[in-house]
Amino acid sequence: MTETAKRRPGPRIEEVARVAGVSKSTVSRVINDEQYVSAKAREAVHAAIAQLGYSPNQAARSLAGNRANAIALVVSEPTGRVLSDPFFAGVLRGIHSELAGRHMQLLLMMSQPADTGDLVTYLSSGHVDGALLVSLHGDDPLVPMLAEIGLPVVSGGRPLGTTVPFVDADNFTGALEAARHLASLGRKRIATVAGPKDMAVGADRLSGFKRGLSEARLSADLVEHGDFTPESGAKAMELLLCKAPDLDAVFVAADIMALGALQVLHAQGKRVPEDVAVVGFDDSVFAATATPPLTTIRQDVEELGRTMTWRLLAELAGEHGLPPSLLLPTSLVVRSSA
Amino acid sequence: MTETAKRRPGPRIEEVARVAGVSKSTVSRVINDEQYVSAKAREAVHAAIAQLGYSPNQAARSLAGNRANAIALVVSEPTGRVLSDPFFAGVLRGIHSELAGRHMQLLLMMSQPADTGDLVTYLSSGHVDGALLVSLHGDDPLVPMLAEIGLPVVSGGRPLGTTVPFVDADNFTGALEAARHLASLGRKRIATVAGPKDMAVGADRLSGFKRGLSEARLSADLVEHGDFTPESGAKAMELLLCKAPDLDAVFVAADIMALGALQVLHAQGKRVPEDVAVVGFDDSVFAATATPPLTTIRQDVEELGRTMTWRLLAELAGEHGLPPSLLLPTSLVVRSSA
DNA sequence: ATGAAAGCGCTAACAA
DNA sequence: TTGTTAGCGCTTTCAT
Repeated sequence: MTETAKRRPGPRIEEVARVAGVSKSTVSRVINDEQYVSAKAREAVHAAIAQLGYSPNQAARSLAGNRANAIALVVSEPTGRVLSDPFFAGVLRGIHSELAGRHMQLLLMMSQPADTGDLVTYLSSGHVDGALLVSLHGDDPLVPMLAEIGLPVVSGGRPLGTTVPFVDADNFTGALEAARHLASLGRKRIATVAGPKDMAVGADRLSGFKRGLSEARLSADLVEHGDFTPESGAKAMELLLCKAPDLDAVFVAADIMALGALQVLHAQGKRVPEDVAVVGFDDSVFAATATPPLTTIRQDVEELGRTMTWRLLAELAGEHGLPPSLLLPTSLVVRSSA
Repeated sequence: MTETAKRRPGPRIEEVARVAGVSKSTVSRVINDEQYVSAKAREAVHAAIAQLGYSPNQAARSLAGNRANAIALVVSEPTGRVLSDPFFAGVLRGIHSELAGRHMQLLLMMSQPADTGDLVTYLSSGHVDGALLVSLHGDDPLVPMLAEIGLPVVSGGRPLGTTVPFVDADNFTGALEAARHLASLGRKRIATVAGPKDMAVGADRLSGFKRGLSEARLSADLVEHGDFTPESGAKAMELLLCKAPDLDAVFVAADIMALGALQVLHAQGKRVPEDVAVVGFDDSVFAATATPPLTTIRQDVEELGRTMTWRLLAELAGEHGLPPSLLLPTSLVVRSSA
């Protein structure tokens, strides 16, 4: 570093106070929406703020208030895979819309297993008021460590084997519906490309699927796991076709994996849905433009992001009696593939 | 708010100083990698930091240092569309890897046209030291406003009609190669699904494409624009087929749009590549598992993210003679679709 | 090469 | 309802 960047920001709170004809405290009260401020004073302060183009210094607020005014979005995925997923994009939009208008910044952090310790140190040092967790895997040491330091946390997606508050889609019921739909079509040899074994989303969708098949008195032995990438969906589909060339339906536990599965089906000359019916999960942006358009289970990921954020902020605000976990509904969307 | 969240973080700099047997100043110097610290003192401080699990309070650092120690990633896209794009995911990974180990946080901000003013006020108030811009559209008022307040900025992707520093893939050359490849296959009626008209990436890829066709003495009149969504790719493909049922090749200016285009081609009974050859752009995660696997132009988006970040940090560090803009190479990846 | 002291701009008691 | 007074934890002169 040859020289360090410095910025000389605009007006301070003191100038706002002067222009408004009140004290710094009053300005602070207005900024923080506190009570005990006369309408007149409030108005004057707002006018002064607008006139001067004032924006409070977050660093000073955090320091004095012993509050970071920021939350972290922790993406715990070694490969950053989830970032490419429309799921993540939707969640991000939801988080953002819930944060809009509040004086809260969103810090993006990616957690590699190697530096989980650093991350925890950072998060425990008051830089953020809470954290949103996404794409948690079963064995992630992050959750217990965060629990230990007492940082308020909400997970997007049920975490395996831990008890932090979470918001999730009703994956079980969604997968159940998928299986029922395929069974109702008269399919008898129904396979599934399941999600990762070490994630609840994988386990839950698989459970729902199995339940649906057992309802229909069908065997649920055709199971291959993928990791929410198109490649893994393709590989799993190849394996399934190899083991059961006669399969007539497949539930792929994520649209993004269904893309790969569809490719393999085409490559092997299977017609969709005539020979093999396919149901996905998510109703992501790829479902409608898949070849053929994908029948899938819809979940509202933006709502998921909003709900996670609401839950975390409510906890930060000291609200009591908050539900430890929330399940969002899913629904079947029928297109051409099944 | 019934109650406000507060956190009582770990050790302060003072305790580190005590344990290390030096003054706060010395600890500060070590933290900031300054000169004039004896090896002995440095060592003692590092030991103390490790022993106490100390992490400096960013708010205090920013306040005292008149520096935010943070940069913003501004996604200027009304719909948040770009978030779902593997392009964005890659850029994010690149940014993150370049930031790793530096004491810099990444703030994620989404800019809606409606609140550009608020955003600019925020950015100009010293909350961040600089900004990375992504997915800039031609008419975005953000860029001139940012230029005016003098915030260091680097754009990912060439901005239209403004002169901020940027890093971009060599879109022109990439598209040129795509066109040449299709021409070299003997295709005569070559169409293109171009990117948005109001983005340089759209214009540049279209220019390269046209140049390639003119080299081959072919007409480049079959042009439809999309907006980097699969749906738009499908719609553009339909239009092209309607206008020119005899087309035998198409260059789709983004893999993510090619997904939609491929669906339409299949639906209309066109075999790929026998009847219509398809070349995409990006070599995103979808290219290899498209139906059929997509021949495409590869760009290294992670490198793009790293380079943008490097460029911004170098400027913040006061380095001189930095290139105003940088172009990253692209390359043709041949798969089955062309 | 190191330490002492003075703030950075704000919020949070407390007093009025 | 409002103003006054201390800090929040760090960086940064300025001495030494």
